[in-house]
Amino acid sequence: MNINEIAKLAGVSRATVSRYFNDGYVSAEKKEAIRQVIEQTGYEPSMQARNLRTNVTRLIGVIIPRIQSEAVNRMVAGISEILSADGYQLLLANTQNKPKEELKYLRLFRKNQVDGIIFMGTIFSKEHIKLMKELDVPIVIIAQEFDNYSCVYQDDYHAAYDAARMLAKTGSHFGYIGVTEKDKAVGQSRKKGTLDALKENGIKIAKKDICETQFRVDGGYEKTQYLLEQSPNIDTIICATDGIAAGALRYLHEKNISVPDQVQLLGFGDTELGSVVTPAITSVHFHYKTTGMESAKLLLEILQSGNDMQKKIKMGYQIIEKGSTRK
Amino acid sequence: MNINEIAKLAGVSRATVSRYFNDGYVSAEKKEAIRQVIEQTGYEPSMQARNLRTNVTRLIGVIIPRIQSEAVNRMVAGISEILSADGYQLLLANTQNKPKEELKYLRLFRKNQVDGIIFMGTIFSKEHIKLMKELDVPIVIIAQEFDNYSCVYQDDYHAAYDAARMLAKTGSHFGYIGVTEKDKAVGQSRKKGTLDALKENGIKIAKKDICETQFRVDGGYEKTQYLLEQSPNIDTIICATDGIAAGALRYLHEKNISVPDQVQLLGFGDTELGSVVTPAITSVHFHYKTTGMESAKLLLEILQSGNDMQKKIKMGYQIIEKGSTRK
DNA sequence: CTGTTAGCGCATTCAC
DNA sequence: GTGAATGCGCTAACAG
Repeated sequence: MNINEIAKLAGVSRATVSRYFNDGYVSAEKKEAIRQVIEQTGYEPSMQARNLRTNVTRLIGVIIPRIQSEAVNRMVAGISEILSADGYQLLLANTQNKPKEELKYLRLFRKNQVDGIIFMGTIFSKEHIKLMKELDVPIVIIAQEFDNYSCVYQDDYHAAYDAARMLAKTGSHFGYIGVTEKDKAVGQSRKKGTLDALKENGIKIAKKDICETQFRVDGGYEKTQYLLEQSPNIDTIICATDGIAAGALRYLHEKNISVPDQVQLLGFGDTELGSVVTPAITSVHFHYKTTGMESAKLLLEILQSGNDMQKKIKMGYQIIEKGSTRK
Repeated sequence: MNINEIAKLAGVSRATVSRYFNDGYVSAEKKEAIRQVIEQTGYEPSMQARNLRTNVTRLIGVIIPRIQSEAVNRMVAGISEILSADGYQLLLANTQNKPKEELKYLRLFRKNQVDGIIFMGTIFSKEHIKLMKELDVPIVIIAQEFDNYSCVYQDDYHAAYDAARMLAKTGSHFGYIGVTEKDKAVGQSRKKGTLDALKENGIKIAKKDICETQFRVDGGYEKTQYLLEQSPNIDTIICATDGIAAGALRYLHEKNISVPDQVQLLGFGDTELGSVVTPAITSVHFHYKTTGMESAKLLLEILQSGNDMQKKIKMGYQIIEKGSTRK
């Protein structure tokens, strides 16, 4: 069943049927005739043919590092909501933190596969940058700030700064468990914000009390053990994510170290993971779902206006005090 | 840049260029010539044109109820891994538990938009069934058993049965917190398995000690309060999900009721959420990621063989004893 | 192994 | 307002 048959059955030309679906420049009677034929046949225009002709797919490519992360899936939920409401569909590329996969998908999306891309990158190599430049479709970077592109991201630096300043009132010997500095947002900014705040509040933190691990609960466990074994008088640990903090908490529990009395703990993300533990982990809330929604809105705006004004949207945050920190 | 220009530059016909990308029936020299031109121009074949010609999109529609669920995103991760390895892409439809959205996407996918569908349904209405029948593309149901379709699902009944039988040794007064029975897998089967096991082990559970809530941590908290207020001597609570169990645990903590000594707790899913709390929640491990992978493999099998043999794959499970249950 | 030919189903001129 | 004609970029016979 194609547009030709519908046209024949309705006694019109196929151009008229096409208009029926698009501009609508069709007289009332022909409209009705076409409507009836469509209803009887259950005809649906072929997306493939339309895509080829118009070069528009109404598909948005979304590249994420890992779907099994609350921050990530909250953002994806937000993206999905906006796209769906506007009649766009979401082509999901889960790269499992493999840069090669990111490149593969950027390449795949490069040529009109999609109308636009939302890219949740973590580490940007030269190859990424080169490939992104070659892209024929607009791209919005999410969760990282990145020159020359529209992006929506968290204010990681100030979030960490404010949180650390708060803890500086109740803590004196700090430990920090971060992630790779190749990740500018989570790795660099949160660490820098923390260290700057401590410095400005007259708190010294030794190099050996600053460490790095993976985005995993286990990492928090191991590094907390490491930190406390070498610096038993640490009374405050700041972790770059709630997951890491949850791991830290588990270690402290096992060693019967009371939280927050002996050691207080801070995480980032205000995730469910950090909320179900006891005590719940004081954390910085980021508006992840809204971040996703904003990135989608921004991309659609670019698509509709036809030009990328390289808007940078820095999202707000909120420190949520729970039980893991001292008053 | 299209296939014609590449052909001209390489001094071959466009059919040869097409073969270069497909069957590969091209002599070594021409192959090399084409390779060079492609490299220089960065040419990529248009998916749109190919799709129109072949009626194949290499797109798989995946319909899920909610991305913000560990069970769901583990399954999606598995699906994604297999599809990606086989050169398929994942068109994600997040329905937010709205049946209307499910219908919308089934309709959208109906006509050749995608090569196949993986449908993670929870509640199947008559309209769902009607629409699914009309589908021109193969469909695999995931996480639910469903007549007349290929499906991959958990053995919820026996998982619950075995877990409850185990707890019957150490518990005597049971409470059950489930979810809507409209969800056959999580709502019905887990409940029935639990109740059957208790009955067969001579344990009576009062109707009032069986309740129902949402798929949320809060629900576990509220219902545990409700259960213990009306039946203070409950010593075992079985929850249909780890999230619900985490909520239960929080309530018990707040009331200083010791877990597992006074009340033991069981969840389902063996999620991270259930692992970070103290004590960690004894739970039934389902191979969610593998489930996702299996569903994708099954769909690809159907796609390649060209016929849907309506295979039913029931996945295994494993009870993981952690700290929330008595020995 | 290779080139020629003929569409896939649609949207969009351009006349009328 | 409408229809005839054209081509989007590609693959798949077919003949050589």
